[in-house]
Amino acid sequence: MATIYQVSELAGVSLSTVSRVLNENDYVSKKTKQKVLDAMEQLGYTPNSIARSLASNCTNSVGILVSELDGAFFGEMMSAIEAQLRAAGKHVIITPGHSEEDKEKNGLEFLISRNCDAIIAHVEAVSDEYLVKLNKGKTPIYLISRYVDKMKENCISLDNVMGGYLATKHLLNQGHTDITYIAGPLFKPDAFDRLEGHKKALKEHGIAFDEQTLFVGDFKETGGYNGLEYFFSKKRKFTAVVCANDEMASGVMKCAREHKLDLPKDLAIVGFDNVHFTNYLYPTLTTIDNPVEKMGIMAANLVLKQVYKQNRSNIEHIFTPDLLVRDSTTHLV
Amino acid sequence: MATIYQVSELAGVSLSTVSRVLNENDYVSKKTKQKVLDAMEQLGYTPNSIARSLASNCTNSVGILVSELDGAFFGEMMSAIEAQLRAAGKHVIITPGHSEEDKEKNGLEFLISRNCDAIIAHVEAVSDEYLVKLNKGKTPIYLISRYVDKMKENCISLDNVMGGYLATKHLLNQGHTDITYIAGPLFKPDAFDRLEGHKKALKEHGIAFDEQTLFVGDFKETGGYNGLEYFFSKKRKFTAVVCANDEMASGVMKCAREHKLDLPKDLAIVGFDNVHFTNYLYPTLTTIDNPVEKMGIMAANLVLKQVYKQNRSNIEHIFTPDLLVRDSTTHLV
DNA sequence: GTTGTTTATGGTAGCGCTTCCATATTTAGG
DNA sequence: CCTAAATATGGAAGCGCTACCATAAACAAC
Repeated sequence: MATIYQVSELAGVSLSTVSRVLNENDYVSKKTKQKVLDAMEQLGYTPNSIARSLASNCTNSVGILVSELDGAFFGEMMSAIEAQLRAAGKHVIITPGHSEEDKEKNGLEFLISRNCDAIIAHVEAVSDEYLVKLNKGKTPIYLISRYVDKMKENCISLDNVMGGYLATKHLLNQGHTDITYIAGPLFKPDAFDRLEGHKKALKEHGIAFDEQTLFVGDFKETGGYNGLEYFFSKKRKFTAVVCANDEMASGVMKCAREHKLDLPKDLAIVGFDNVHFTNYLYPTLTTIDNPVEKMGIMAANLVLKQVYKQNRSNIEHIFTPDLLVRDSTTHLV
Repeated sequence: MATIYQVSELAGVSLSTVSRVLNENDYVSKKTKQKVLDAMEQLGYTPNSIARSLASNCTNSVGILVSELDGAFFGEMMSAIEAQLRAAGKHVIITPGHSEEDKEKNGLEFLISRNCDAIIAHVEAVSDEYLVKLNKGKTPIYLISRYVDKMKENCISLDNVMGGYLATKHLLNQGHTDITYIAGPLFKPDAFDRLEGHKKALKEHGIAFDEQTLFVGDFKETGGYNGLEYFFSKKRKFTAVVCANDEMASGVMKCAREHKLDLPKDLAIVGFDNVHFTNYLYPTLTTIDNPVEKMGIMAANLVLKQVYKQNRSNIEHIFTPDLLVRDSTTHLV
C-alpha cells in the first residue's frame, strides 16, 4: 500500500503539501496540486483512514445502536439514518442492543471505544441517568425514539401517548367499547407511553381501564398470538384489540384466523408503526403511522449540525404520529 | 482520556509492560499484572482502538455489504453474521450496496478504505472478474449467497437451482400444470438460478417453458403485485404461481385478494427464502427454506478461520434449500 | 523601496499504541 | 556453582497521517 510519503517523494513535494491536497482546505497552487494528484493516481494511493483518525481525532463515523438488526422497524430506521449520513460523507457502525441493559451498555461502550464521533441510539433498557452521564463523556449521544428531559436537545422522539390515544380513539369512534390491549414490554418507554395513550382515550370516553383487558407481549409476532390466546382463555368478550406494534398485530391476525374468526367483522385490529408489510397483511392493517424514516433523517441531521458543524436548519425534536385507517377495522353495526 | 502512558506511570512500569497485559499473550508476572490492572481501573482507562489498529495493522472489524439495510432477508443475514463475529470479539461495519454496480463498488471500496480485516459481501451487480481482482488486494473478500468459481473457497452459497426446482416440482406434484413464474431481476444470480430450477422441473414433467408465463419482478412486494396484474391483463389461465422470493409472494396474495380470488383454492402460491413473516401471511406461505442464518454463521466462521486463524472446523460452502409446505398450496382436485 | 498581507511550501512533533531488540532476573539441570 | 533456557521488563522505532510553526515568495499599497 502506498503511503503519503511515497506520494510526496514522487511528486517532489513535502508531506505537508500532500496532506493539504488531501484535505482540500488550504493554500496549494494549482500546479502543485496537479502534480500531487498525478502522483497519487500513479501509485494507486488511497489514504489510510485509521492513521487519519488517529492524527485528527475524528473518525467520520457515527455509531448506531438499534435493538435488533432484523425487524422491519429497525431496518427502516437504519436505512434512513445511513443514507442521510452517507450522503454527507460520514459512515455508520451499527451494533445491536437486544433491549437488554447489559448488552445495550456493552454496545454503547463498544461504539465509544471505536472512537465514533457521535452515537445515535435506540435504547430501551438503560436508565435515563446512565445516558445523561454517558453523554458527558467524550462521545455525544443522540437518542432516537426516546425522550430524556435532561438531554432533550439530543432527542428525536415520537409522541407515543398521542399514538396510543389515536389508535384507541379510532376504535371508540367506530362504536367499539370492549377493547383489549396487547402492550410491549412495559419497561420500554415506547410501550409504556402507548398504553398511557390507550388509557387516556378510554377515560375520555368514560370507560374505566380494566387490567383484565391488558396483555403484555414482546413486540414480536408471538406476543400478539399469545395475547389473543390469553384473552380467549379468559373467555373475555371483546370486539377489538389494539396492539402496541405491527408485528404483534400480525400475530393476532394469525391466531384469530385459527380460531375461525372472520376479520375484520368479528374482531377489529389496530397496529402501531406502519412498517412496510402492514399493507400486505390480510386484512390490510389499520395502524399508527410512525414516521421513523423522517426521524432517522432528522437524527442524522442533528448529528451533522452539532457534531460536524454543518448547516442544517429546522431540527424537529418531537414527531407526531398519524392514524392510518385500512381494512382491519370497521364500524360496528 | 487516559492513555497507556499514564497507566504505565501510575503503575510504575514501562509502556511495553502495559501493552503486554493489554494483549494478554506475553510474559508478565502476576504481581506486575495486578499493579497494571489496578492502575487501569483507577484511571478508567480504555484502550484507543484506533491507535491499536494503526500500530498493529489489524482492526478486528469485518465489513459487511448487503443489498439493503431493511428487508427481512438481509436483516436475518446481518443478525446472524454479527452475532457470530461479536461472540469472537470482532465487530462489523455494515454498508448497503443497493444492488447497483456503482454503489456496490463504492461500498466495497469504502470498507477497504476503513481497513476492515475482511469483507463479507452479498453483491449482485458487480462482475465476477471485479470480485476476483478485488480479492487479490489487501482485504480478502468473502461472498455470501453467491458462487464465483475462481474464488470458490471464499464463497458460501445456496443451491438456488435446486430451490427453484423444488418449488415448481411441488406444484407439479400437486397436479398443477399451468404455472406462472415471477422472477427477480435476472442479472442477479439468485434470481437467474431459481428460474433455471423452475425450467428444469417443468422440463422433467415434459412441459415446455413458455415465455408468456414469466414476469420479471423486483424482489419486492410490488413486483409480485404487478406480476399478477400482468398475467391477469394477458388473460392467462393458470392455477399456480411461483415467486422468486417471499416479498413478491405477499404482493401476489394482496393482488389476488383484490381480484376476489379464494386462496389457496383459486391460486396456489409458492415463495422463496422463508423469511420470518411468511408464517403470518394468510394463507401461510409454502416456501423454500433458505438457511440464511446458517449461511451467515458459516461465513463468519470462515473469516474467523482464515483471517483470524481461529480453529473452526467443517466449513460448508454450499447449502441446500428445503421445501416447506404450508397453506398457500393444495392439491388440485 | 519599505512594509504589510496574502499565498504557498517545508519541517517536525506528535496521535496512542505494538513490536522488536536488548537486558535483567529467575529457574532448572547436571 | 555454572550454564542454558525460560521468564520478566525496559527502550525505542515506527504505523500513516494531521497540525502547528516557520519560512519564503508574490503581490499590493503608499
